[in-house]
Amino acid sequence: MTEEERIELANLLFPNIDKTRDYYEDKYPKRNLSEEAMVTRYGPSPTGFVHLGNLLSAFADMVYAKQTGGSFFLRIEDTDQKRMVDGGIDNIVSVLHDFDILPNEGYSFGGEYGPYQQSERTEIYQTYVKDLIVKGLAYPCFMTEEEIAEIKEEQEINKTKIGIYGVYAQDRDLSLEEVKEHLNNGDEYVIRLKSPGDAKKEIEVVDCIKGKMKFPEHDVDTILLKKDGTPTYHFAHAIDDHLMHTTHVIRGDEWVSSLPLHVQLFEILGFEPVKYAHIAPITIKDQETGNIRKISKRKDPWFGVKYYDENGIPIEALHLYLATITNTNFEEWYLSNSDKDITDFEFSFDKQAIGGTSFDEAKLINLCKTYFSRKSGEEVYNETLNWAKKHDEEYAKLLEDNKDDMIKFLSIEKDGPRPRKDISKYSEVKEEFSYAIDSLFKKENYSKNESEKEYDIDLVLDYVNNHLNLDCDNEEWFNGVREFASSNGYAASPKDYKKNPDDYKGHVGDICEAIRVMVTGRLKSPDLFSIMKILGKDRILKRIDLYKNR
RNA sequence: GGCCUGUUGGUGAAGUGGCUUAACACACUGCCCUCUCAAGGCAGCAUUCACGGAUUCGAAUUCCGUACAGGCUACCA
Repeated sequence: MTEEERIELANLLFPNIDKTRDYYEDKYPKRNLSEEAMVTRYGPSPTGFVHLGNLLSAFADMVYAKQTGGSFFLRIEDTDQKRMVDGGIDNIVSVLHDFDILPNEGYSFGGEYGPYQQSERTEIYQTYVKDLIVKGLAYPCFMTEEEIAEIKEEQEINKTKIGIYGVYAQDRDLSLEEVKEHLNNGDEYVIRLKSPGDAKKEIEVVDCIKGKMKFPEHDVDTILLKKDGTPTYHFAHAIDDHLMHTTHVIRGDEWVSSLPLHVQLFEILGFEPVKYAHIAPITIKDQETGNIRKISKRKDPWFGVKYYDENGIPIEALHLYLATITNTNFEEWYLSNSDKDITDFEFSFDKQAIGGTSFDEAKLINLCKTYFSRKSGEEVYNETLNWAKKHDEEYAKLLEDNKDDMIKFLSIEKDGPRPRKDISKYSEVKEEFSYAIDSLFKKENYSKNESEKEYDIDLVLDYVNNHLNLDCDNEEWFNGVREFASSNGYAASPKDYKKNPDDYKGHVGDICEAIRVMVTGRLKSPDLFSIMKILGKDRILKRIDLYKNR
């Protein structure tokens, strides 16, 4: 075809496209950002389901853009109507809000480079395709699905590469007359890339995470525009990330094999290449088979994003976990910098795991504990209240009614270099602090206790009534307990008791245990004296009474 | 079948040719501290980096083969 013929063809195929490439190039000028600023994007397709892997890549997008003073935008990749799920887009947006992984630009977030929804950019894609046709780099292909299936079968038998390329690209060099004939017959067509690649040649692609990779050149006439006129992922990626001036494409590594195509597309279109960072998928060792597999919605509850909210895992703690996956040196840094948080850490691609990262629930839980231990009692109170409002209204009400006490309880052993590390989820607070709220403290609290022992009520009563002084410090208090112990035939220290067990009825610890059980209903608790101090003598006596009548 | 990528303890992993008798963290076990628990301290937990060969004075680190695993090979993303 001559150039005139190609122009005629382009106008025949896209009569309604009246804008030019230059129009869009001018409309979306380069961003006014510094050299090192990274522009990243999260491009979900609206299937309605967001999983941990999606969150991980969005998290990386956010973190890299933020720390370089760049931009992180949300682009809805809805070129395939079959994948659309009602409410899917809204769900994506609300999950990003819930998890505090917020783009500063994009669909529903505003910005100068929209529309940020691919289904609204059809005209843009077609403008660029029209231009490619004029340049002889793309062509309409009228092959039917049956024809293509046959070719595929043949290729499978011959064990050659599958796809439309070389001799298989039948419509590559159709004359203008032949195209017109097809068009007159009303034949359906797609637009294919006229790939200039040579599979015998090798190209090298550098990935920010995986490093250098070598591939044969891409030589398949990949579909650019489907028969309904919408673009395939590959073409939309090239156009959008160019026009939106993405600098770093961070995405799942299922895309690495498309790299030769994408590089070629950028070249053909005359775009400045983008950098790629392919993230390894989150995997899991299957309990049954022992094999590594991708995490699955059905088998792995924490894969779905609802799990975290329902179980009361703090969003910030999840961020911590995502950060440890994102950069392998994050965890060590975080543990040794107790006064800092995620935004102080400098993420880098070369500290990113290359192989698959396996989900480690124990580690997540531990990170949660560390997270809680670094929060003040008041912060834990407020966050737990917010969570309870959503999941346990009754408890939320009680938390509000007992605010002052609750904060005091949650603050026990919080100061000092080694704060308590006992809760990992909001959902655990109710049980872990079951003794904190009077109206929740019932006789049943005693039967839940794993101790079968019968404690000496009179002894405890005597102690509380006649010896307990709540107006002192911990050390003074404990010395008092020691004195009380020895004057009642108990050893003042467990060591003494161990030496001569026959000389004593027991030791201080036994007395403390009796008090603890009567006051808290548990064998284990944070510092007993702190708890008693908050409760006060009256409430302590009431609990002993409750114990007596249990 | 073809093309890519990966494989270090129970787990996440550090490691880029000698500083590694393999860091750190989680989990687990034991001891210590201690009124219980949590925390903390100490110790134990891979003589070896999937396997086989090559290069080198020297390899977890480079190269080649094998095995296994994952991804792609759609008018899905």
